[in-house]
Amino acid sequence: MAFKTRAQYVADDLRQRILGGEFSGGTQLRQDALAKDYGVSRIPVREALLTLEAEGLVEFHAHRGAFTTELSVAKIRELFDLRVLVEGYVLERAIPRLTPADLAQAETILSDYDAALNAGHQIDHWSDFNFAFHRALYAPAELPEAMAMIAQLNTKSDRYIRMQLLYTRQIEKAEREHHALLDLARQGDAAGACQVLERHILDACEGIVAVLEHHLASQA
Amino acid sequence: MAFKTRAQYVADDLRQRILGGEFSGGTQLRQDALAKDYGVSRIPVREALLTLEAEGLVEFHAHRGAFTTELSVAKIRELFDLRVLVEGYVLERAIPRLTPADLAQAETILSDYDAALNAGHQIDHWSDFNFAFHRALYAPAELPEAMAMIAQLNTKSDRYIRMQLLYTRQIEKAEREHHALLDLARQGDAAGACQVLERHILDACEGIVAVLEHHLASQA
DNA sequence: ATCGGGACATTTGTACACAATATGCAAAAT
DNA sequence: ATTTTGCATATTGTGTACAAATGTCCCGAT
Repeated sequence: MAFKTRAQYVADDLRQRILGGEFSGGTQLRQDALAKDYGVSRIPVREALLTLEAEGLVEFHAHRGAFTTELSVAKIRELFDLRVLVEGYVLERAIPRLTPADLAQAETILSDYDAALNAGHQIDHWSDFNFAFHRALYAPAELPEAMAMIAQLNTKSDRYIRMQLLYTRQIEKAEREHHALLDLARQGDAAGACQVLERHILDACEGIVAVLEHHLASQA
Repeated sequence: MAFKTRAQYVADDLRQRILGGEFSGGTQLRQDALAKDYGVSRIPVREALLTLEAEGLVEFHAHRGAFTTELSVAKIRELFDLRVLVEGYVLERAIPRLTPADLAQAETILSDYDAALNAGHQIDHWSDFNFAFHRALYAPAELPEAMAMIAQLNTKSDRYIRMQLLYTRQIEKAEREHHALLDLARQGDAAGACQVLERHILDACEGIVAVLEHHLASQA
């Protein structure tokens, strides 16, 4: 795993740029420009774009190139509903199998980020922390395929989560919910934890939709 | 959509070959050999392999190449459990929105395949028919992201479904279940349909696991 | 004025050639 | 004898160059 091909490097960096909001939905990504940007040939760029296509961040049209995907409000709702469904399924199975070590790890991730929050604004890495925390809770279920699906759903919705965080200061709220989630997990209350998780995800969704609709309204 | 690049063509054909069982799990797919096979250069082959990697059919290791993935019994169970979860979710939402036209289309697909079954052994296209039928039932839910996930889960488990069909004559059973499913859908009985669907998927899973374990036992 | 058709330019898709890396074997050192 | 180091070879990864396809612009016809 130590070695990274140029294609992987470009894919990783480009993913960050897309998720960071550098390109608005529907932007064409010219292979030549990206190649010059990264100082590589177009081939690793193409391969990176293909990877991102599979992740749902860009779309290829034969002989017309790659475009960043545009998510509608309906699709965002759909993505978050699916997250509720799958993450709830996994969490329910993970909680009875949580060991003290698992809980300690989740605790550590959470307090580390609390500390980072107080130090400064780390929006860039919030997604990673968020996913790391959720992963720590889900891992004991030992459902790798489901985890892969969850990762995919998260990647697809990440761009919009960032947008929401930028406009509304909801990180603190999310952190409070994380603590509540951890407490319920510690008590082994699967039903309660799933309920909090559902609310956690759906609230984030509504926040994003609100921001997005406000944004669209102001553009029109 | 009319035009197909060579990369897409190779991806489609190679997917069929993998799903058809031509390569056992863990086989290395040499780019050079495939390129000569298809009469193209290695680049579209690489791109095809990247696509298949995203679909979970092969795995890339840097500088070592692509290998077909190997699914464990645990992963197969996980995949089918996820199918129950997601397909049930979609079906429940689709049934109240089913129009007579939707039902007619599903009916047509089903009777077309019944006819094909009587004519000869069409195992090659069973997956397509199967997916087409399920898609017809799910489509009215208008959940494209969920449909994409379902397609992905189906692709991953297809190889093993074929194996099961080859060893056990379960197509007829599946067809009977399809008819039952369609009847319940026609009556608007969402709960009943979901129950039949769950049984439909889990029975297939158990059949595959039985075949696989028998297979593994005879190898050892 | 509008619509249709054809040449041009831009961009993607692919072949070919080379560079970089992993693996296996052999030989040497401990 | 075991381990390690270096080399040979095969295979992947990438740069360069060319072919194919798409969209655009201009021109002429209706």
